[in-house]
Amino acid sequence: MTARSTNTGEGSSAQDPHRDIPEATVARLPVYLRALTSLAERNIASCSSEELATAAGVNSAKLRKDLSYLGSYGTRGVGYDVDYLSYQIAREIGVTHDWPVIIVGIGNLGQALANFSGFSSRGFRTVALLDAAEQMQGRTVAGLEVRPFADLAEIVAAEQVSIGVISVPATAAQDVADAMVAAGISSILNFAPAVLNVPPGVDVRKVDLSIELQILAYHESRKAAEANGAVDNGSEEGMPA
Amino acid sequence: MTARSTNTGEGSSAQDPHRDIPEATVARLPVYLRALTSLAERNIASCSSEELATAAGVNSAKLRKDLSYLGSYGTRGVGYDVDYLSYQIAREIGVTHDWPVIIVGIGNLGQALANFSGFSSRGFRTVALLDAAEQMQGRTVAGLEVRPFADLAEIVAAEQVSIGVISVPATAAQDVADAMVAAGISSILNFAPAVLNVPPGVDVRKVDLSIELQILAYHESRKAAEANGAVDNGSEEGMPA
DNA sequence: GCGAGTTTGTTCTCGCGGTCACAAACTCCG
DNA sequence: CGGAGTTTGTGACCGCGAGAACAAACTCGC
Repeated sequence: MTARSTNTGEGSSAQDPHRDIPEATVARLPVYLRALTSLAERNIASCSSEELATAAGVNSAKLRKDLSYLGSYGTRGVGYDVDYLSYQIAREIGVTHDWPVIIVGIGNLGQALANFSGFSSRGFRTVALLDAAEQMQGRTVAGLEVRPFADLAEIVAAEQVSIGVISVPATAAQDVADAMVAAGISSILNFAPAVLNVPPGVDVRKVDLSIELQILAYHESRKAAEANGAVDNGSEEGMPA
Repeated sequence: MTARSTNTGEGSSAQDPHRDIPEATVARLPVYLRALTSLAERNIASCSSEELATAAGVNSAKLRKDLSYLGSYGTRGVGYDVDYLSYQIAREIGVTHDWPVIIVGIGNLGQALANFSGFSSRGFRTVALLDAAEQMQGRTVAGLEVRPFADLAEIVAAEQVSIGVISVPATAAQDVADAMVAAGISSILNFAPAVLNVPPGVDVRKVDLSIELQILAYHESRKAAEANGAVDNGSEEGMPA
């Protein structure tokens, strides 16, 4: 999924705290963190793997195995301490401090992202909005002034930004990505429907709305076909002569 | 990933056109379709698996294997006809005709989605925007009037909608999903940061912005740790007495 | 018509990831 | 203090998916 390539071929043992968490587990840790936050808001101090798994929508065995990659933070016969486990996961992900983020492309989607409270509340701080269009310059979105795209390198250097969000049209996406990489950004969240080429060491994650819909459409088609032609006779070469 | 459960345990042979496409392949078909569309716009009539794979950002062997699940639509020694293959993929996905879609939750994100041209241009047609808030009623977004959430069932029935998009706050997401399912929707694209419980036969796909960012943050942390403490001494119990 | 070159479709192998099942470890109660 | 009950952590197994490699099939030039 991501275009990683900085693989430390450092096969250490299994459960020492700071090595080698499988990608699939990494993708689920934020889900667990959110479920734990939700439990904490309801003043629940402790929970079992079964409860947490239900809240996160996964299998309890999978959850326990995932957590075991971080270390042994539970107590057998008891469960997990919500606050303690939350902190451990946050530390592992690296969101105990905020990450500065810039958003390039302040169209409809970019504005929505800038206003999205989920960013700021979960370890991220939008430090700048950039857009190439003349008419966007100087406008204020979500309390931030929109700045020219040319300021990218300067801002990245000044604010120590390492994560960038691309919400420009597909045709401009690769250019923006190149500029981001040149400016020193090494993680990109791409909303443009385009394939990005980036050098090794740079991570790209893609969010593509129409692809998601098309996947749903595929399953819908199948459901519809199944409902109609439920006869399902393999009538392809069964014709009697 | 998706919460499917309508599995026809009908293990038919391999390459007959209409059975059993792996989920991983289904997720890539839209990418291929987009790459083909891009080629067609540049008046390229035919391409090899290598070219198409590059355009789609995947391995050529993987691409060929994916396409082989649909049937043999290429010509050895020549490659694939762009238009023909496009149509075959579109037919397989089920986007040869448009799917009506409703969007519930017309906040910042919902408005961005309503205005997103990629939906309409790729096999989907937004037929209604719904929001529960009083002050949204009657407003026009992307050429559509915002209608009350209570009209959901009526609209779904009238327009034969089977795909719904949820862009409401997390606390409301489950209620919206329940209402959608009750109204007859069987595929949901969920932008709310919440785990949805749906009955068997209903597909849910989740797009979660802050989770994507957190995954990037994890890798960034690792890169930073690698850059700093490249010494990597396991100084945990090595303290001399 | 035939051989050389090209490109697809498929087979094989390997590793990751999901699930089951169980031993280890803790609490509670008498 | 000991046994029953509970819950974590992990070993074993299995299936999907990725990639390499190769045979089949087509085109082109002579």
